[in-house]
Amino acid sequence: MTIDPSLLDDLEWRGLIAHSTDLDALREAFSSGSVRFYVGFDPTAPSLHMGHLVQILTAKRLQAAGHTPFALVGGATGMIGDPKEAGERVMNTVETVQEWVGRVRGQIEPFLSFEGDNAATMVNNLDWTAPMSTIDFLRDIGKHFPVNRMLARDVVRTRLESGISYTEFSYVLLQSMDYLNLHRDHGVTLQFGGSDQWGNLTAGVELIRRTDGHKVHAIATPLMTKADGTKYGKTDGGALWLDPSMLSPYAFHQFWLNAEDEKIGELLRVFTFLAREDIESLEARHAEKPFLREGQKTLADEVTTLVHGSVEMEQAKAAAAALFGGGELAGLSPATLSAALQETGTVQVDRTSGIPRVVDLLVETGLAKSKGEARRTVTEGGAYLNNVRVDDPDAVPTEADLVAGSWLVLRRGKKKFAGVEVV
RNA sequence: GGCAGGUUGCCCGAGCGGCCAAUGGGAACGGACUGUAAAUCCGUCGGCUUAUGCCUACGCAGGUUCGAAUCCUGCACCUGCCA
Repeated sequence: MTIDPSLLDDLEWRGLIAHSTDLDALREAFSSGSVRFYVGFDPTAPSLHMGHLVQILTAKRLQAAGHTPFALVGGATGMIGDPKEAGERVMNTVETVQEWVGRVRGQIEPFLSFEGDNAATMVNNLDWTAPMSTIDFLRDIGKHFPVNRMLARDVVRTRLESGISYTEFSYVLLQSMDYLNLHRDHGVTLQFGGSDQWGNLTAGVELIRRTDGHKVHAIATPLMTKADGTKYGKTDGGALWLDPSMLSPYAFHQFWLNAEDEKIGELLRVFTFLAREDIESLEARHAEKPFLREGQKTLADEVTTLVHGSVEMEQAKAAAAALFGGGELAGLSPATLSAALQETGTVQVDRTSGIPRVVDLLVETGLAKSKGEARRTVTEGGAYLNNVRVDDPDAVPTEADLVAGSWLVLRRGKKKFAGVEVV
C-alpha cells in the first residue's frame, strides 16, 4: 500500500479537521509510513446515524490513503454513557448493549477493507475493560486524572448545575484507557472523533503522555449544522439512521435531496468521495443555477450509494422521479408506480369491506398520527389523493380513483407520499 | 440532616381556586411564494364516532372544595444555602 502524501491537505480542504493536536507532527507521521489510527463508536442505539457517518467516511479516507484503521465498538463505554449537556443518560441493559454492539459493528465493516497491508481491525473495548479490577483501574488509570482538570471540562461544568453521576463523570477515563491500550498493544498513534469528543480525545493523548511519555495525535471532525446553526440530521423518523429498516433508502435519499443550498458544498466535501475539481465545478454550477438542484441530486445519489448501494439508490431515485416528476400519475406504468410507492411505504385495504375515508387512510399510512390530525390536514388543504387536493373531510375514494389498477396515491403536504393498495 | 426554592404540553416558559386543554416563544405540521432550497407571511398544533359532548393531562399518591395546574398532607427527584 502506498501512502498518499496529500491526505492531510485533502482533509483540511474538506473541512474535516475542526480541532487537532499538532498538525505539523501529524503531517510528518502521515508521510513517514502507515499510521495506525482508531475511531470509536458507542452502541447507544440500534443503528448509527449521520453523525457517525462522518467518522466512518473519514476512516475510509485514511485507509484509502494507506493508513491502518482500528474501528472500536464501545461494548464497555456504551454501558456507561458519555456525559451530554442535556442530562443523565438512561442506562441500557447488558443484553441491549450487546445486541447493539453487533449491529453497529455490522454497519461499520462494509466501509473498511480487512485485507492487505493496512487491513482494518475491529476491536471492542469490553475486551480489556471487563477483566480489569477496580483497584487496577484506580491505580493505573485514575491516578493520572486530576479531578480539578476533569471538573473544568465544558460538559462537566454545565452538568454540575443539573447534576451528573459518578458513572458518567468517569467516562473519560475509559475512553482514554482505550487509546492507551490500543497504543500499547497495536501501536495506534492517532484517534479521531466528532468535535463533541474533543475533550475525550485530548484526555487520551494526555494519559499516554503521562504514562508512557509518548506523543500521540488526535483530530476532531466538525459537528454538522444547518445554515441556521441547529443540529443537522433530523428526519420525520428522528435521526438520519443508516439502518434501512429504521429509515428507508428512499427517505434517506430524500433527506439529502432536500439539503439547503448554502450547505451543498460543505456536504459534498464531507459526505462524498468526489474529487476536489469535481466538487468545485459542481459548486460553481450550483451557485449559478441553484434551481436545477444539481448539487442536491449529486449529493443524494452519492451518499445513498455509499450507504445503501447503487441498486437501492437507483430505486429511490426512480421513485422520486415518478412521484415528483410532475407528470400525470395515470401515465405511469403499474410497475413503476407500485415500485415507487413501495419506497414511500404502503398499506393494503380490502375492497370487499369498502374503501375507507381519506381521513382514515391518512392515519393508516402513517401520514397523520391521529384522526384529528388527519382531519385537520384535510381542512388545511394539505391532503391530496392522486395529486389532487382533497377538501372534504368525509371524502371517500371510489373505484374510479384507482391508478395503475389498484393503487391510491396519498400525499400530505408537499413531499410526503404513501401508497394504498386496494385488493 | 435542617432551611429555602423548584418539578407545567416535543423543548423553554407563564399561570397561583372557576373565564384553563392551559398566555408567550421555539420546534413541528399545513398553506401562499418557490426550485422537493432559504427567507418571509398566514394558519394549525392532547385524544375520541367533530361533539353547546366525552376522555386524558400540569412530578407521584391522597385530601379540602359545588369546583384545583392553582389550597393542604405525604412521597420522589432537582437546585441553592446551612450543618
